Amino acid sequence: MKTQPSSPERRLRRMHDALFAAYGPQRWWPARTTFEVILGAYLTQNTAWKAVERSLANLKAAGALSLAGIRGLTTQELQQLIRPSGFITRKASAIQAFVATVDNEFDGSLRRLASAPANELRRRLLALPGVGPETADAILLYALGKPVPVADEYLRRIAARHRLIEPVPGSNRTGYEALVTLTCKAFAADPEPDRAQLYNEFHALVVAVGKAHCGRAADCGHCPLAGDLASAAITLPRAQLPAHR
DNA sequence: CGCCAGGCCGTGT
DNA sequence: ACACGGCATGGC
Repeated sequence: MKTQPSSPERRLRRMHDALFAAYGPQRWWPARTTFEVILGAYLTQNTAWKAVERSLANLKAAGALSLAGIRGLTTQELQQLIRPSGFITRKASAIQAFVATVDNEFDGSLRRLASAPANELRRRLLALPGVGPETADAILLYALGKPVPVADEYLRRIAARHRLIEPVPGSNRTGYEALVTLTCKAFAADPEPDRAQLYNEFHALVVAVGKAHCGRAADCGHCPLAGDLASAAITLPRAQLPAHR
């Protein structure tokens, strides 16, 4: 009997395994506190992490790496501190809106915020300015410990280039949800009870490989995903790589 | 100098 | 529903 073609979720699972073998456990998100994760989630929107680090350093030097610290800044002061990350008018007001919501609806407590159910929390985060699906999920998973997958541009490119998803949807809503669904399926059979840990590691690995090999110019030379694991079923010739943007 | 980065939003079809 | 351009800044 002939071998069946692997399902997209099974292939994604194998890609995870290859990434784990190549990079090892990531233990992500690069931040010390819950609030620092949230700030990073806002600041990294379409922005290199290097720039985010500079902004966070500015905030730290200003004593503003906390809810209280942000409360004590004017909008213009906050804009100047996060300047390295760009989109300063949008991001500054978005961060202030988040803090205002924590204050007004959660008694100024991130602990209180985290105690809300994930599905309700996701709705409320998405209702905030400057919070789309990825930022919401990053906050839910990495800041609040909720077991939700995070999809991002790197995963989109990987899934598109390896034909795990259909025609290469852009960064629209349904495209994002499709990636989340695919990720859920990929790990559905995993015995690990801690789903948050699973999704945490996976997204971290995606970013690790993404930074190294999944830029717009797609240098897939010695990417772990282009190795023997992928040689037959997964890797695409460069000429067939779907265009992005 | 030009390209691009761990998105999101408003507008037009 | 989706495509498309704007949003700001700095690294490389």
